[in-house]
Amino acid sequence: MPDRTPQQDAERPLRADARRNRQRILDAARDAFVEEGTDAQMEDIARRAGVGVGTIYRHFPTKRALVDELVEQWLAGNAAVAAEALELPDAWEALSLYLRRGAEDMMQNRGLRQAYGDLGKLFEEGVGPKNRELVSNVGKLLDRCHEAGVLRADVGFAEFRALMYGLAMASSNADTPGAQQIYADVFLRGLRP
Amino acid sequence: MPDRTPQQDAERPLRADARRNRQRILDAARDAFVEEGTDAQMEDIARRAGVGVGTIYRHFPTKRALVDELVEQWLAGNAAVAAEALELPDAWEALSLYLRRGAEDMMQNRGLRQAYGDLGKLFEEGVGPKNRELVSNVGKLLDRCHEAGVLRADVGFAEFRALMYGLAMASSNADTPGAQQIYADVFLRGLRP
Amino acid sequence: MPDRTPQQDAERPLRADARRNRQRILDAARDAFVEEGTDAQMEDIARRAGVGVGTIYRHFPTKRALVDELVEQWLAGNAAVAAEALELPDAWEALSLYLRRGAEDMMQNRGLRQAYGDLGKLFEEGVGPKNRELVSNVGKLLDRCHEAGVLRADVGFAEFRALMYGLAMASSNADTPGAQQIYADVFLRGLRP
Amino acid sequence: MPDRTPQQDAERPLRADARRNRQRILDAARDAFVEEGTDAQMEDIARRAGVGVGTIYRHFPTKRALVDELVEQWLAGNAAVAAEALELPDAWEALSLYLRRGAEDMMQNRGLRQAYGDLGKLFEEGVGPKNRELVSNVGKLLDRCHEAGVLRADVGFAEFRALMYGLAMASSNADTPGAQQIYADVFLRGLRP
DNA sequence: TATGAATGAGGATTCATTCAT
DNA sequence: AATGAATGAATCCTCATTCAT
Repeated sequence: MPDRTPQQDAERPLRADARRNRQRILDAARDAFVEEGTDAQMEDIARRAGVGVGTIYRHFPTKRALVDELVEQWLAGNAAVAAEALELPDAWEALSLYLRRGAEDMMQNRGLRQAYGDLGKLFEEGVGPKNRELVSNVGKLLDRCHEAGVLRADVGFAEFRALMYGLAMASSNADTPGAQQIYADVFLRGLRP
Repeated sequence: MPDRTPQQDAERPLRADARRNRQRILDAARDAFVEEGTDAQMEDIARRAGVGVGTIYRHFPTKRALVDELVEQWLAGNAAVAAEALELPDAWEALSLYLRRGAEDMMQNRGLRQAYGDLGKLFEEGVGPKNRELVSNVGKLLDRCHEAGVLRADVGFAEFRALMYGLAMASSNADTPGAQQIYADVFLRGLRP
Repeated sequence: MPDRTPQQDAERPLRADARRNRQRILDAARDAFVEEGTDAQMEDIARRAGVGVGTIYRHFPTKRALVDELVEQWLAGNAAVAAEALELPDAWEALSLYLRRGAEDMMQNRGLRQAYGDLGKLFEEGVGPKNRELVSNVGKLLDRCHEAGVLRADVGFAEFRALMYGLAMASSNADTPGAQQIYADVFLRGLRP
Repeated sequence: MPDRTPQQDAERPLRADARRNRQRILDAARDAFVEEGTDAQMEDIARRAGVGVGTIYRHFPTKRALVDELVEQWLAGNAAVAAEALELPDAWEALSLYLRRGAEDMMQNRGLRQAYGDLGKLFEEGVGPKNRELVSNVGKLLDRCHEAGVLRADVGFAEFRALMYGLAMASSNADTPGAQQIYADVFLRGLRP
């Protein structure tokens, strides 16, 4: 993730306290966006972080930049999940694991769902470096499945990510705790050739 | 839908021109929400309807009430689609038709997707009379499928509507035109027992 | 002056109350800018006008637009002064009158002086229709003087306006009341061939 | 100029590095104000000086104090110009030289023009010690001219400085390079008895 | 009854100044 | 003594809602 702090040259690392604050802001923002969605207010985020608004703006030039950064972090986490899944020997198990965990993350995050809905195409190649990693990892998961013949041939990366998004959205409307499990099953069953 | 206009006694029907205005407002609002999502502005809606803002507020006490009314109308339309589907002799064909058409409607309507995402639980019983009809019709579609053994037993009304929402959301992110078709296939395949 | 009110088509005149408010806003803004310069606050202007901030924004999309409008009005007034001066039979008397009155107006208006200083080139042709009138009128004043041989040949419109601005600025720093008169005399003497 | 640094007793001179920093800050501030006017930002000045903002505040308690100091320096320079001019044998030549050079300096300095315009009365006696020197030198220039009968009798120090300011402001709006020369000529002609 | 002008709380962002490192 | 991160009051502007015409 590139450093967006305007006062920082790419080289010089942030002072210890600044780095701490930056993280507190990101954590607070994530919480706020998870709970209140994208229109959580900067003041609220600042309050949660125990910081003045100005401090947020020292680290992120714009509310949008803050959201972007969170998305970027989520992409990084998601790529890591995919990497983890790749360790499983069975191709289908690996894809299942990734789908479940990815959808679950997104489901729990209202801001992320909104960002995804508003901006669309979050996973597009070229959005950022973390994204490239994600695309690559998920591509491998899909390829393995295709080779093993356990996945519909017409489901590529774009289709898979849209479906994962759909699963997350369905899950976010789950009433009963078991429902989520059912939704994932439905999706996975539907993905078989 | 009950008349929400405050100046109206429940009994007295609206004057002809008032009824006309009401419909123009609803049409304009639907267009606006479809295009711009939930944060379309009241002024914009008024302009589209060829009406002053004040007139909107004469018919709907609140922006939220206007959105609710559109949702209600959408539910009515959706119930009609379900009723139509019920005419098909084959249980599975009927359900498929309903799922595809319902998801498509929602997919095309940004405001509806947002409303659904923000408010959640749009289909809850008790939201309004139209909803009761919808619940009943879709219930029949599902029952027929269950009886015919062509639908997973653990998918009831709540599950089905969440999945339909998921399908709509996935479809709204479709890049290629064919993708939508694929998503519907995946869902339908997944719904088989 | 073109109508800048966004909600208005050029044709339809403002409602009586709106026109009244528009004028009150302009008056209040002029006062505020005269006293506090260009960074008078919108809230302050609204308060002076006895109006909410929103009302200002209904009439002028931007603080800058409000300032521009005031400048435009000042240009109109200035053009009128020039027109009046043109009625005098003596070429030099006419120019003198115009210089004195124009400089005096500007001198009294801190906001105008700032606008002029910040933006520069207020009198440039093409800024607005009123400006064209002004350029034309002052051009005539100067031509008459040149023909009569009572004005330095190297002082054209651009030079004259810069000098008038200089006079206004000098005058705005006058300590004694008579000083202003002296400054004008100096300028006028200097302008003779 | 008295030392304004709060940590300094009036007596103790600044350490060598502190003095160096102080000058770098002043130079940077002058550049910034010349280019961007009075609303150049403290951070920008600090950056130009290669110094942290905090360091500026160690030397100057307030942005205003920094501006004041620059004005004071400008006054010193101006006094020096006047002193130089006094060396010329001809009274009128001396005054002309001083007027031209002084106006030119001010013309080139946007911040100075603003400061002058905003604060007014920069040359008032009593503003600072440098000012006294300036008042004295310019007083001599004027006296010599009065004695030689080459200057309007009603132009004293206050009038002369206001006019010089006016000339600077006029010049700052000069389009053509030659215009400036014309303005100075006009002023000088006007100053003759 | 319809209109659209007015309202004003609210929200993002800036920047002089303070203060912990 | 220097640094630059943190602060938060201040400021412009938006938009749902109210109300005079």
